[in-house]
Amino acid sequence: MRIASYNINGIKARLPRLLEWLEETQPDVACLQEVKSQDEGFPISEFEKIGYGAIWHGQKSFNGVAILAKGQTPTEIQRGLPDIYGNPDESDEQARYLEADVNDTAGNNFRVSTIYLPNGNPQPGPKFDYKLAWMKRLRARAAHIKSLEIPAVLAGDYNVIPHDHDIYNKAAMLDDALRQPESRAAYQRILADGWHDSIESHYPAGGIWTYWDYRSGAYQRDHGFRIDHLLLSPLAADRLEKSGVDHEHRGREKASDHAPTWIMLRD
DNA sequence: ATGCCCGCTTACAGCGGA
Repeated sequence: MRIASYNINGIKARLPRLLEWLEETQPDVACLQEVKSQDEGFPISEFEKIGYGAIWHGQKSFNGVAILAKGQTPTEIQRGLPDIYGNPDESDEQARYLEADVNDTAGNNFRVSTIYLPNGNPQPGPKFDYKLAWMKRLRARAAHIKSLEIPAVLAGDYNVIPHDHDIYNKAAMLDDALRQPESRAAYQRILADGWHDSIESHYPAGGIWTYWDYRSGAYQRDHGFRIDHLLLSPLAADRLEKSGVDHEHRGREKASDHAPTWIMLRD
């Protein structure tokens, strides 16, 4: 089973590229972020035409996440991230989390979350506080899922550069929210709880990028970093076969600033 | 220190992104 995470940076602007990528790489599940569309603007019929079902959680202009699945419609489990006690967080209006069950390629249940973690810049400040608070809530939700002892993936744009070897230049972005010690520590706490960073486990030396800025020719100069992650529960990690980045899709016309990041799991 | 580029909007300039 192939599961991919892809920050598409606007579904209206990206639709031709997104459909092309789905047809070329045929992921069984695709977790999307930065849909940037209200729910009623989500182009579900375009996905159905090429054999994908979907659920989505949108808002106007910003954020927005979706889960696509080949040959099936995901069964929604959780829309929006609960508070740290597991109760709905009515104060959070940002569409950044969606969780569903899908059938894996052997017909067994598999839990999938799509995550668009807050950027947090500028830091320090209220946006950074929101990021760290959101990461606490994510950790609590992740702990709940792990307690179910099921195969599961938490896939998305985490807006966290985990290590210095996950950025093209270790001196770059020193003041950025994406690589602050607090951001990294919050990410590491989720891993320490038993979640498995797929790309890191296959490429321990780093040097794998999933994002290149549109500005300053960053892609041409390969000035990227790794912020899109697929974290696996123990039962899913046991089935991990391969992982990678569809690097070449970042270089196409009208590409997102992120590249699709994926894993392959055994049945 | 800021902008670079890009997508979004009761748009044609300003905001957010990372």
